[in-house]
Amino acid sequence: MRAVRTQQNTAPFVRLFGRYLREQGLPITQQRELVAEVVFSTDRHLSVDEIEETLRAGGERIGKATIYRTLDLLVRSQLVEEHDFGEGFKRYEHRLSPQPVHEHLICTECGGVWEFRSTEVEKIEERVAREYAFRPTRHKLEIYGLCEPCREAGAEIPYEGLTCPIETV
Amino acid sequence: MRAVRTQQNTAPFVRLFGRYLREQGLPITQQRELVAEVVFSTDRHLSVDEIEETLRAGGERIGKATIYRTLDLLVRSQLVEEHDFGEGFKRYEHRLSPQPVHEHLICTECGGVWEFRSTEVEKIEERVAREYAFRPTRHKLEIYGLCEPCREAGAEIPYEGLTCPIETV
DNA sequence: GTCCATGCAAACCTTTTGCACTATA
DNA sequence: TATAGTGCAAAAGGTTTGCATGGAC
Repeated sequence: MRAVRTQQNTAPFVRLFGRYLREQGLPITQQRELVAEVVFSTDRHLSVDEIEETLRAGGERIGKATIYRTLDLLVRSQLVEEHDFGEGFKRYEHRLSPQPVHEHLICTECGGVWEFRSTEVEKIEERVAREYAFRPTRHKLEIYGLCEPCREAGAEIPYEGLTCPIETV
Repeated sequence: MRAVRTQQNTAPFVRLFGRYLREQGLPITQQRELVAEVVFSTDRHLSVDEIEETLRAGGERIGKATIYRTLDLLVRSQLVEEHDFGEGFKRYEHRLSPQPVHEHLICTECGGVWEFRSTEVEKIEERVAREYAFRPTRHKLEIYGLCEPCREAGAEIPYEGLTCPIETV
């Protein structure tokens, strides 16, 4: 198996995925390791197309079905998180960073994604857990808007709603 | 035009949508009014199939394409919000409640959705706007977990991750 | 040797689009 | 009467699945 892209030393992370597969009694295949390596090699939020393209750029040709199936395993293992930023397809991000839990800032102009930590959200979780007798397992906080470069480039937030919006009737 | 479902007096809301259409120079059609009426007649988060079904139950047969096109207008008018709770399709909720801005609690067992207000999120928005020079336009906070009835019924959170999860490597 | 994964293509599902026809203003 | 909407069916686009072949253990 050849390294597809080695910005970081992905070997320990890939090994962790191997451990998960072994625990589940599933074979460790070249394809699975290669897909995992691509996902672990970047901190970006990759789409399936981007993963496929990265593999191809590294000389590896892996079927989309296998990529989807491997991503499913990576998500089940909890080593990878699935995101949907409303683009019509999913994105995947590994959780082996120093900041495994974080929220997202998404620029609606350029599609850029930034990450931030928020201890406040955990407090909100606790509060609603109490008030609604709800047991939270995970949450998702996404703030959409314009990033500074886009705003400086003159991007505007289009307003198409009613000319005199009503908040309550 | 016949009332499809009148749990609440939806007429003023539908009229608001009419005003939006007029402002945009678009015709007010029976189909548009009927779809709007269904969406405004409930506080639930409706899927396109549910809207179609409700219309059919009321004796109205409106093509799915028209429903999708009307929902697009309702969302543009800001009278309706689009949600994606990860079910593989979208849901729609009108914003003409006493609580137009709110967050969601989603039970992963029964699919139930509860709403709660959080002023904390606005503070988080302000904070990251400052820290990241980001101009927020909207946000989405969703907390997934188990609601009390499901938990009492014995529902468990399946854990399939690595037996010894690592937070950081 | 057994079981499972892979790759391809077909199927799937939601959503969008093209087009002939119809309704709105 | 001009302009835009409707409904149907087909297309689109991401994701999943069936099946014959090939690989892991």
